[in-house]
Amino acid sequence: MKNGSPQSAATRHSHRPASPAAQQPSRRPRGLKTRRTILRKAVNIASLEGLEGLTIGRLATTLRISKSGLFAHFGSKEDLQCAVVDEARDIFVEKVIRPAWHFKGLRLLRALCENWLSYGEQKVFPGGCFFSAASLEFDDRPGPVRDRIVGLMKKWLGNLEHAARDAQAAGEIREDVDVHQLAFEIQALAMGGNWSSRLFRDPAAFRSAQAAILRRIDQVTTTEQSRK
Amino acid sequence: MKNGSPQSAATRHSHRPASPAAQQPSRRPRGLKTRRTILRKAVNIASLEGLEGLTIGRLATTLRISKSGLFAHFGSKEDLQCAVVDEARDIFVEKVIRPAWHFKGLRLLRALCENWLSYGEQKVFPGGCFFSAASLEFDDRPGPVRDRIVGLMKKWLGNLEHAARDAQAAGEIREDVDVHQLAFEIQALAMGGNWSSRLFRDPAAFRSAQAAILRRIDQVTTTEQSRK
DNA sequence: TAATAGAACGAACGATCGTGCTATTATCCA
DNA sequence: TGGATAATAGCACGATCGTTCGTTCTATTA
Repeated sequence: MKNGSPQSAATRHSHRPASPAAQQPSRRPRGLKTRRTILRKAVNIASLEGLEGLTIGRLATTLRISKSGLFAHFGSKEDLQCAVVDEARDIFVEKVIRPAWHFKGLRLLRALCENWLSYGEQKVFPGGCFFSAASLEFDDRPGPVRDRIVGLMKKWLGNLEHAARDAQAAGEIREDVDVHQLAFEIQALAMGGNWSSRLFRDPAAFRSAQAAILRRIDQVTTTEQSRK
Repeated sequence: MKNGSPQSAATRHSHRPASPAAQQPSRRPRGLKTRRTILRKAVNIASLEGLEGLTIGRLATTLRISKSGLFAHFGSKEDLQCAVVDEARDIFVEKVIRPAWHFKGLRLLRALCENWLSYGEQKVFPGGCFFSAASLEFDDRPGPVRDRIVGLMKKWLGNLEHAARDAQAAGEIREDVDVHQLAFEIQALAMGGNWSSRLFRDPAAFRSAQAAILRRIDQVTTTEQSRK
């Protein structure tokens, strides 16, 4: 859209061929491994410099790969950005959601919060929470990248809310609690911890966030459930 | 740093000549008015596209001004960004801090929160809270721009904390409350409201933030002060 | 062995970036 | 009124942006 391209690129390379069926461990076109390598590095750079600051030339240089060779994996910068978001989501699911997914109700809610905070604290992404940065960077840039981010964040908030609702049904959280509001507050406090950690280089930032979240959760639990 | 500039620019135009002393209302070099016009527009663009996405060429085009003429006002892009941050701070002080500054203690704290929320809700900046976006954009870019943002945010949090401490000394807030933590939580919830408003286009976002902040404040006030 | 497809490369494109010089215009004081 | 000074415009620069093209290398398949 910026450069007047006479013919639209990216007609091939539609999307990641992450085929769910028939996935032999290593008998795969060699390009997928390269693509993976590119995306890992790209996610790290993007978490530091932003999805727009992520540049194809720089990415290729740091990977010692030709710019055109790298570009051919994606077909457009927008597709690359989408792929980076997907890659970051995979990492997030791996680190935050999956380790907690066997819990239910209040235990699940607590585990999600704990995992999120340690995900932020142990710098899974070198530039802090990828999605905090990306959602604020793209909140005014319509397009598929923004749509993807919105979808992911809605799903994440939905997970928090759903866990809280289950806890409510199980009698662990009081009936009069607005679980949507609760999810919002948890998310805001967590992102606040990330913000304070990144901006002030405050090592206690995530502890502050954790304290606030735990207190908030304790406030909404029924008496027999309080203090874990 | 990106372009190999043989000689450093911006030796003149050190900084905004906002002289504290002897400031006649209108007898000033005419260039300041233009500078003002530029910065107003620049702040709006930057709140939408980010401080790095703010481009001198585009800014000049939308203002129907030559690029070099605009550039001469600042001397470097970094200086422009610093000036934009300062301009945004002036607007923030005008809209949020000054209208509350005659209050003290708990009243001040409440007024600051209310003003912040209405500052976010009524879109003082078209792209949402300028500082939320800028602090996440620059948290990994060392330099004077980041330093400025850090300083401003520290001062703002200090204001919240100071008001809470005064309220504590006046017996309006309980003695056992960690006012630093309280300031952090208020700020996190407020920024969360901004985040939800921008990303989801959620008209109820600031209401959610307000509800959370008011409840939190009520929790720390002494009984005789609760419910305003 | 020949044919084919995928992966990576080098070179180049038009555009735009920030920046620097030089000339022209507007403004103000003597 | 003229001359100094400040403000703006014009033009060009090197670099880098995303993107395209044609080619080469490699590996699988016929």
